Amino acid sequence: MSAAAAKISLAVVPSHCGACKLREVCLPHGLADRDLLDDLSYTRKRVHRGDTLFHAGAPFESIYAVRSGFFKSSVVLEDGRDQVTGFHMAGEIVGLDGIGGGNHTADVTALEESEVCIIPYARLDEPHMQHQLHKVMSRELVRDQGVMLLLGTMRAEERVATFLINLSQRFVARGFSASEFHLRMTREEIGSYLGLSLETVSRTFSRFQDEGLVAVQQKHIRILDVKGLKAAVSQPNE
Amino acid sequence: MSAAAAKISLAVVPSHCGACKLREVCLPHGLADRDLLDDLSYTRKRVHRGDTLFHAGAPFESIYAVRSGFFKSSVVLEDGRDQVTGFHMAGEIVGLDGIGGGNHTADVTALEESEVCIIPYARLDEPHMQHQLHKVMSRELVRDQGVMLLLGTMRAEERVATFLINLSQRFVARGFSASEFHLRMTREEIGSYLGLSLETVSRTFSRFQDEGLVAVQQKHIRILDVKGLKAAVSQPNE
DNA sequence: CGCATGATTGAGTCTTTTCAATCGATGTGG
DNA sequence: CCACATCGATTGAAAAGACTCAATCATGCG
Repeated sequence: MSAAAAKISLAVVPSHCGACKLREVCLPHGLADRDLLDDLSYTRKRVHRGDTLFHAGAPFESIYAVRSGFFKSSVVLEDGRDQVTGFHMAGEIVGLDGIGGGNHTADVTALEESEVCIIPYARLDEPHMQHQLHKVMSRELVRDQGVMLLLGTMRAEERVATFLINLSQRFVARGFSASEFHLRMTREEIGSYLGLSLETVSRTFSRFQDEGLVAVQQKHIRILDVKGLKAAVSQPNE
Repeated sequence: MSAAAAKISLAVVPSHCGACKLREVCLPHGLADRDLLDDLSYTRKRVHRGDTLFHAGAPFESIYAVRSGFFKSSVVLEDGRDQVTGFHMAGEIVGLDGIGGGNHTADVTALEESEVCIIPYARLDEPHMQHQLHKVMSRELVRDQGVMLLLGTMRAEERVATFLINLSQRFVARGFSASEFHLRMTREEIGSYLGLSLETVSRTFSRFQDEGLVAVQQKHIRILDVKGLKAAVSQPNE
């Protein structure tokens, strides 16, 4: 992927925050510093696989910091079409969409056993939280720009390669392997997020495998050739 | 367009704010109330057609409220591909992308003679501004969701119809005609924004014209059948 | 008035989707 | 513990949609 696009869409969380304490979970995002945020000050909530943290339309009361696990957010049209608008892992913040209108606009669903910290909106009024919250929201806006770029300008191979590189970077930032990981989401969810059919996602994985870029076994991914994968992003037709 | 999608992507600015005073320009967006924001407290800046308000990479110093005119924001990859990520008219806020990283991530360019109010970031620290700023940013996140939905799930006709309906609603909210307006941007810019080639945009306009939904004459648009246009959004293949 | 930019339209190509069949893994109940 | 049911993934073939290339047509500006 080109540097410009990487700068935009592949935001890297700069420090470890896996199954660590909340302060560490939240710090990499600048949500708060140690003085403001500690383990005891927020209610935690377990979310089981398949359960939603909140639905679109639900009244907005708080934002959530993912402590552990994996979420997707999605918006649904009543004609049945829906789109996954993001995947969220430990240390990331969800629920910001609700601030503007007083209601959430997306569903957020756990893709595996997960735990979040509930951060009541009221708490965000505290002066020192403000700047951090702005940064989190702004970063989200930048991330969205990257997704728009992906959806608007990239072909299937580029989208899938970008997706894998992005996931890899987020995993490594949390202390996991950059080259080997489990996808928590289905092909259909990936396709929805990338604006592709699930078949196209599957075919693209297979093609990458044939080319020796990755080893794919169902949900288990091993990146064999990062360079090649990155090249696939900027080289539409190889 | 379906109601759900409309709720997401077609945010309506609730009151008039065309060539009006700044307080009115900003109010509909909840950026500030009358006590906090008056004509004298912000520097204005004229931006000529084709000039940029700021470039991607420029250090972030302030956000801007569009007083009059029309802007596009776009992100560029060094391989030449770029994408228009939004169009902005009077009363809307640009520059929020810079808060997170300290630099702007998109170019913002005037598509016609325009004027903005410069709102230094420091001013946003004022307590009463905070909530409003959150709302503006959150609304932007929701808008982005709508664009993602558009780019991810809609076919060409639906995208163009959605685009026209959205523009119409934004114009009418500013006291202009809902059914007749001038496009400030080229087919290429529309295409970039919608993830389509300029030819596809042009062809879709022509098809809508053949179907009696709109009258298109270069940049002049007249919507003849709003219902039909909205139907084109939810009815992929009519 | 002529040039330059933007818009339209046509023809052919390519990507991606859709429909459909098969395969594999996982988990449940007998 | 195994058979079966279910869900997800893979793969193929055909079709559709959008893109590219290219020519022509407007419009506006110098």
